[in-house]
Amino acid sequence: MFDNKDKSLVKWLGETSLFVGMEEQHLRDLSGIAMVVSYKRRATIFSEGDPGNGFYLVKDGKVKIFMISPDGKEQILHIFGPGDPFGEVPVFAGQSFPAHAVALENSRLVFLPRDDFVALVGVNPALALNLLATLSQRLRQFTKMIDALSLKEVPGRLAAHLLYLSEKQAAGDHLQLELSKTQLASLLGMIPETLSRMLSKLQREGLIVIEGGSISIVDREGLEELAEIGKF
Amino acid sequence: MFDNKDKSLVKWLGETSLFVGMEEQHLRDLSGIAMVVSYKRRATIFSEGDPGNGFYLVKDGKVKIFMISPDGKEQILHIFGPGDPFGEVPVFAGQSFPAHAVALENSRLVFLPRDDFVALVGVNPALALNLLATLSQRLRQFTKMIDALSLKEVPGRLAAHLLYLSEKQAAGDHLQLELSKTQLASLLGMIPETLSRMLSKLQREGLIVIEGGSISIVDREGLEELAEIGKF
DNA sequence: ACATATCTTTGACTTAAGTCAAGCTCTGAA
DNA sequence: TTCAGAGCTTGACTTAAGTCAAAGATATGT
Repeated sequence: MFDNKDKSLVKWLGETSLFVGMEEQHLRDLSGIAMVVSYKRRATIFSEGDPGNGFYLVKDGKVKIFMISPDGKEQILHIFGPGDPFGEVPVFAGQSFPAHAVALENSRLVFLPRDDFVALVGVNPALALNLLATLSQRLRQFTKMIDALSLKEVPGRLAAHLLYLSEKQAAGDHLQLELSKTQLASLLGMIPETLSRMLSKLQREGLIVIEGGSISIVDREGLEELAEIGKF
Repeated sequence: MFDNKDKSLVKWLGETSLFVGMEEQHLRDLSGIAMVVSYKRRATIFSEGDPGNGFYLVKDGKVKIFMISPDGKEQILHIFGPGDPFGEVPVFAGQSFPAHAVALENSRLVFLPRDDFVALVGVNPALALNLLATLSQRLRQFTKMIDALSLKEVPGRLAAHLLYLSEKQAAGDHLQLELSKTQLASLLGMIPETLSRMLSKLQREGLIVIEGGSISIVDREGLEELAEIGKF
């Protein structure tokens, strides 16, 4: 009954942070309730207010989670890539999605239906603990985002993001922005014009060198101080 | 071996949202690992960066969770009262507290040590589901807070909060602010001067009537529109 | 009950970041 | 290949909210 595609899905699930270390049988159970779905670039996966009858894992591609104000301004909450779960909140809090999700690239997602999944959690404490770790980690990220939006000014947020990218990419003082500048501005809670001006300013101040979406950190200490105190 | 105090703690635990509906034996187990601790008004319960070796439930009193910028500006994340759990993030994400906690009033807290508690979660999946619901609910709240800070202006945030209080208190068009204006300003991501001016403005515009910390909603539709579009 | 702290309001001023507008540079589809 | 539509940058201007300051009102603890 299990073809190669199913077998590889089991293997893949076992490599995601959410299900890492789980027993083969539990992974098979998960695989049994999972559905792989494809979304084209720019396609909407769900919208704020939609009832959530399951959640997703990114198999490949890239997904943006965001909110929009009535006059169209966008705030990105997360950018998720391969292995990342998203859309879990309504599974456990029993309401609708609190934000929108669209595919940034052509993407394949693994969909896990709510009721089947909750039943599995109910009999598998390791799964529950992994989920608790994931949600706790996300609360920590949101705490940092609120801190940044409320207590740091634009230059500080940008400096912190550049340092984050530099650490994540582990390529010395060189880093890639990974997003279009418009999307990056939305992630950092500013508008593209402001981001553009601020990048120029960081370069003028001798903290970085910009080559398109590629950036070199010239004065790491200076950037760190800027990220810490939040303004010039 | 169980005196009245222990018995009443079991009963009390069973009435909190986190442990509601749990079997007597599981509640006894929890009670067995719990410690009741007292904090005086203004006392620090934990600070950002402290290792988290357990979490808390408010037994009575009021607790403020907040962050501080290097120049001393404060952003309140939560105000917790009786029955509310807090400080769970490092229990499951395995790092330090992401924010500070102080008692706003003389308070008694129930402390649940990390390792003992995680062991209980491992044998009681229902407990895990309640926790997942709590953390998901908190992610939803943070989503709203980020939305407000990033996409709504000060008048919109204040209007939304007044409507929230009105709904929570269910006393018609009359509501109590519940916090000092300084603390409320910090919760809404503004400074006290701005809050003061904005309340006056809402009154001048005929949306509310202010009597100290007591407010009457005069034009609910107007407030709702303001909360929706985020500015005048 | 007092005296000190803290909280609240108001006014004048500053400033960070948004808006609006124009030009420039890519990219991809016809 | 070229044309249309994004995306990016820069400049001039506006504005929402913060800062600083001072006075008055409330609270808190001894």
